[in-house]
Amino acid sequence: MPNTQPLNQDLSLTVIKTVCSTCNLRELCLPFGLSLEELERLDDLISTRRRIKRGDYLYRVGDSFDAIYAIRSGFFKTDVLLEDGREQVTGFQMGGELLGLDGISTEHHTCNAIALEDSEICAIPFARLESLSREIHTLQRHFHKVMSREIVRDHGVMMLLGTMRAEERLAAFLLNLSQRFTARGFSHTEFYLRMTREEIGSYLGLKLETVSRAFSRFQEEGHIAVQQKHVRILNVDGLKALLNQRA
Amino acid sequence: MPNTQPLNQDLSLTVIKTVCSTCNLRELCLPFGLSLEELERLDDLISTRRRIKRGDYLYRVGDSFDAIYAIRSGFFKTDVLLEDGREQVTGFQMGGELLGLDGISTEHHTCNAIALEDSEICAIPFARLESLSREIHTLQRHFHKVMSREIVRDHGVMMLLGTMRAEERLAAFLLNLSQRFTARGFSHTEFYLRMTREEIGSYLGLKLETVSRAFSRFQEEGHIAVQQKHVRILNVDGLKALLNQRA
DNA sequence: GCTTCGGCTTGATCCACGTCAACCGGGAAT
DNA sequence: ATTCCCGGTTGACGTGGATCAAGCCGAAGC
Repeated sequence: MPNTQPLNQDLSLTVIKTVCSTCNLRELCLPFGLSLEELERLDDLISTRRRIKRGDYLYRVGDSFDAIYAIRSGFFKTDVLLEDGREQVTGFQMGGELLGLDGISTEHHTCNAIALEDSEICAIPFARLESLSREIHTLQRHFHKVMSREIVRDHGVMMLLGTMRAEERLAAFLLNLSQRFTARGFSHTEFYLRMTREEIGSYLGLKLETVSRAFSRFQEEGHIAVQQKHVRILNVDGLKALLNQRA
Repeated sequence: MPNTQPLNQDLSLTVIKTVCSTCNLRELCLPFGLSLEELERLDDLISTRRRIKRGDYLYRVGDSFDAIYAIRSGFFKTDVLLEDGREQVTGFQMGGELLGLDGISTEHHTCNAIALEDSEICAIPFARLESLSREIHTLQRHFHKVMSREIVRDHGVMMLLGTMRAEERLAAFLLNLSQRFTARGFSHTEFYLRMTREEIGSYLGLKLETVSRAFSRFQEEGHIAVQQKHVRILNVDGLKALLNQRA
């Protein structure tokens, strides 16, 4: 497939902003581990950037698949729906993470991806990604690792849903968010939740009231300070202690 | 990497049995969609076949990863353990399915794979699979689809664990087994469970007593006939009707 | 043959979380 | 400023599945 990306021009700031090689998320995202030269070849893939407004769908169940998406900024949830309307949130995604891997299997998306705040994504045409990863060893390897990491993450969620009690689940959830915010240079003790109690509940297999009560309980016990979507972790070890203790 | 596989010899039945191109699971497994010529190149990868006795580990958490495994015959479970000993079964795998994808991410396995009956697997050295899939387009594509399918499957399990009631979970589980047995040419109405009630329970996020009661209930209602590990499905539609009905 | 043991079933009771309902508070619309 | 509405909190109560406990059955060992 020919390279359809225009060559960089000296003074174009806009071009600089649309490429992987200068993206400040490159160490978290697909470009991880690539050489400078390889990075520039990856730049050619990222033909489209798109803004997704809060509440809008990036893709829906059944949409035909032809690209995966890297989150440049913002916050998403993915979910699957049962015929009777029950929703299961399968994940929350933030900057540098990839969306759309579910679509490779059938060439149609099998879940919905919805922006929880105004967001910006890079579309990566999948056929071109495959073809480039046939040439760039490290890209191929890294892409495989990303897919595998998603599988491992899913196993963690199964563990959470299958064996943990409500407060354990919420503690695990908060610690996971904290750790991912840290990796992005944000505070690991203080953050705004982008999702509602109901969405957290759906992800954790709980009802929103149970989530709310668990938040209140954590606050009573001094582990966190919480006011609506604003969370401050006061005692990380306290939260960690809630994990891995048998019922 | 050199080809270490001996050349086929006219009369060698054992050689014929060790390659993908004549494997009767090839349409379910990695070779799916490959041409005859491509198949023969894949044959060269499968250097080792291994027998795993019932109860033995194919790999354990922490083992270093260098191959994925195709199940040639038999039945496995994969699980993850919490420090306090709680177990979550993350899946049951049968002939033609791949094991070990979890290890790609960190180059160490993150779950255990245990044979539930005497089994036989083909080890596929991962570095060589990657290198071959850089050359064979269709192999690359198919491997990506397999990984993606695993992610989609995991989403289904999350849905099950997050939103379904006990009897729905068991019905979904039985229908899933039935469908996979069908794809392998076995009866879709009658089969032996290779796993215990406790393992089913762990997979479904239930206790073994609850699983047992659900089996009994299905039997009372005429959906199935069950005696220990032997299950006969009498009314597929009855089971399907248990799904997708709100609490 | 008898015994043992692991897996399964079934009953009685308990409890974590769901359900239902009231209320609160902040942001948006008018 | 008033109203509306959505998301969140909290309380009272109900229940599905967990827990505890007893007994059953079939395979394996002696």
